[in-house]
Amino acid sequence: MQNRGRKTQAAVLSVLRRQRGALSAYALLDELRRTKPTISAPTIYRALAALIERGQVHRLESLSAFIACKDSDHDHASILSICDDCGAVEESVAPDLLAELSKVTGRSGFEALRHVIEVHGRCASCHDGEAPA
Amino acid sequence: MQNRGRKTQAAVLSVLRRQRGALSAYALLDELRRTKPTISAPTIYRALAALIERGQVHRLESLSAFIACKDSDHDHASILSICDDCGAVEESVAPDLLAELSKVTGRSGFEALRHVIEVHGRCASCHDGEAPA
DNA sequence: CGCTATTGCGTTATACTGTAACACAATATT
DNA sequence: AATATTGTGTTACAGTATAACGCAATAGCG
Repeated sequence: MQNRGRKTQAAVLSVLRRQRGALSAYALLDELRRTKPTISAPTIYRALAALIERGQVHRLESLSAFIACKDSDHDHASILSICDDCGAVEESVAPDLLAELSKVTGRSGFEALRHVIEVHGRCASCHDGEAPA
Repeated sequence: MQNRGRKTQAAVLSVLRRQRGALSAYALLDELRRTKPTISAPTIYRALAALIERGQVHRLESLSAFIACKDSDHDHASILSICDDCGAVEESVAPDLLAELSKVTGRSGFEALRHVIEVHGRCASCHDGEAPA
């Protein structure tokens, strides 16, 4: 068994990669139904879970939405910047900052296992250009 | 007008304060129905929105749940540590870290407006004690 | 004081997000 | 070939959230 469903995962990833911003699970579903009309929610969610597990997809907690991971070479959590105007999502990596964060939360003996860092705001284009990119 | 509904907000806040961990909106709803059986979802969500606006309640994005803010004297975003064993939520403040975070996301010209920082892991009690607190 | 305008609360109804549980398909094992 | 095993696909449902409408409460005016 064990790589049935990889096809679904590949399809999901491909749709997400084609996207400028994040996609909700059901937007993704609609998109995938165009080529495979019978596909349904749990199929999508399972594919997403597998992709997230492998770090190929991130879930934006504050949007209930998903994006393809852009730089594949990081184990540590990403910092996700979300433009509230145009929906663009940018990924940053800053190990130092994560370490500092763990230090802060660790003051009370808390053991940090997973970091969720999402920054809302406006991207460069929307910020100084004025009109959304 | 303008302070009708404050009663609902006060009730919501009071229930949340009584809680060790976070409460989902519908758990909150069930709780409030015990004294006011007719209360319904949008009422709760509006009260929560107002309380969040004023910084008296935080929404845990990664849990779709809500907690009362413990230290009332901060404008800046909180760092929320969530124990995945016992559900306890701890609030930390670290302005320096937020500044550094804004600096990282700002490299590309991104303007940070709202920080979401949630750290999952295990609290001191669950970590070294073993059994959940 | 009563009438009407205004504002926002409460409710109904519904949309969106996510998952439990079952049936089945595909391979591995005998 | 028959059966065990593992995980996919589907159906059906549970949990989260909000749009939109009607009503209550007050404010302003005659």
